[in-house]
Amino acid sequence: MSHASDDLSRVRKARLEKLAALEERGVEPFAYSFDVTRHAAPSVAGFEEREAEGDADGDGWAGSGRWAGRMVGFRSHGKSAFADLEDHTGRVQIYFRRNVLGDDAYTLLDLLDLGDWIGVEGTLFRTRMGQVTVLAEDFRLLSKSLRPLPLGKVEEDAETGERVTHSGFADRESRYRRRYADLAVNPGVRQVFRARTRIVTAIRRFLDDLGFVEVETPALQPLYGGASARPFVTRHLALDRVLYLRIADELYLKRLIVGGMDRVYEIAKDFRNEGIDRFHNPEFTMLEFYQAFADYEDMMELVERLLAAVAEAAGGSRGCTFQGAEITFERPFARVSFVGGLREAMGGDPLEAPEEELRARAEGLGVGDLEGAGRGKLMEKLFGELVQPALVQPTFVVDYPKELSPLAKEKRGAPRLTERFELFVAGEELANAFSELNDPIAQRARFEDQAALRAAGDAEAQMVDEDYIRALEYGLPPTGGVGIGVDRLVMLLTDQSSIRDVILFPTLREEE
RNA sequence: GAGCCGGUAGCUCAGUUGGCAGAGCAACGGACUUUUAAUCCGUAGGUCCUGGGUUCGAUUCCCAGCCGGCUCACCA
Repeated sequence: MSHASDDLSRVRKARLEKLAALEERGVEPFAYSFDVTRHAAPSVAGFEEREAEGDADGDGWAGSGRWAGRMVGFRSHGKSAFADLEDHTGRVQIYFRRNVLGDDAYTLLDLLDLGDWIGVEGTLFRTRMGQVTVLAEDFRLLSKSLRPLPLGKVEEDAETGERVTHSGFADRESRYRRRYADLAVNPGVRQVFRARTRIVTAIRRFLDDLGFVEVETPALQPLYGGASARPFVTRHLALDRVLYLRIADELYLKRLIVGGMDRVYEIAKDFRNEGIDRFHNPEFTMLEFYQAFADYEDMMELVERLLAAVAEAAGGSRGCTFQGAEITFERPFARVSFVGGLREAMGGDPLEAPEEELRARAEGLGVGDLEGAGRGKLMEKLFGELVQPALVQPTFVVDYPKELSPLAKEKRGAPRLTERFELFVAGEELANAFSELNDPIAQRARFEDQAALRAAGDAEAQMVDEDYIRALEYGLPPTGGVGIGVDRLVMLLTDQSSIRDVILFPTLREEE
């Protein structure tokens, strides 16, 4: 009886035999260290530079060194062979010659496989075909690969320099489940995650420079709040109590403002027990920052500056291309009021329209489940259908209805609205911010409204957080706060259409 | 949760109007001292996602399930 894994085990068997042969020859197939002095891409570039200066030959200083990486290509010609070595900077070709290495070392090549980590000592030169290459004077196996990597073949167009990968590793499910293999064979994937790191670093630098203090607040919380979402529930054994994984950082960060830490931010995982699709992963990264004495107008300006800085860090310009759309982050971003935008789309004032009319219009658009939706939810649905998709360039939507925003301050001169904005880019929500509600009595009333919704069956309505009210009673200064979905920001700036392509290990169903 | 599409060799894919399962790359053996998707000769490799059903016979048709992708719903 044959099994799918038998073929793989045949490959493994062949490699295990090589492992034994290596050990028989006294070669340690899993080394402890290697003294790396050169890297692939910069050493090739450096060689070309020196060559241009007429200075490349016979010079051990510029051309020699030790490279380490994964062997991703191998072309044997009998008494000589070419290999491609890939490290984190790129690829460099290695040339092995029997008369340089000696018979003993040269025959070791027979025991190498694609995917093996090797260290090479040698000198750069240019081949007859013009390729800058390391002539190997010595090499060591650093780690044997027992399982074949799904390496594609990379073809470089001589004229355009474009790289075409043949075959390769494309199956999305396999790539997400075996991200290590995905990263090992798909350089573009590594680039996306490097960009992600640059983006997060740029966020930190921007806020640090403005005097914001990075903090860590609890991921395990006795009550969850700060957003509308269903939580993950867990249990602490020694305390014998239920704890929730946070759905937002908001209420803890504002407690810190009460404590006098007047500019704070956190970049952290939030957890929401909701569906999974290309915009949602159950654990995702959220940036939240709060600034005392600021209102949402100040925060809009801050967000404009932040995004321009971050876009520049990610791609070198104050813009990006997302799924074919050119996006620019030049200040000031467009603004539209929630009610105004909706009024224009509906041809009537949504605040004055009877609830039945809102419901009828929403139903007319075929927007799913409207069970138990109040005026706020209905308006939001309508907005999402009628206005939001057109918001391609960065646009602040401002002044949301009060019932949608239990943590935002009432708008000056418009008691049915709040001082809240959301930023939309490419039709997707990227940021959410308010002038924070700092009146403990008003906050209690809003919580109680939420509790009523909860009692009526809204699983996502917020809980009354007595300790948070207590903190507000000590005094929260006027404060502006912003939340930005980091994964979506990375998607936008790296032109990835699925959140799974910007999360290293996305949540998947159990395998098998 | 719903609809559509998909799951065949390690990888990328073809194919079977129901009759012994195909290619390229990777692997294995051989030739080759400047190749680069190296080339050339040869070899081996399969629970055709799983379980039922129909049938003389199912990888193919039917049903159920699992996993994934896309769209929708949900997610302010």
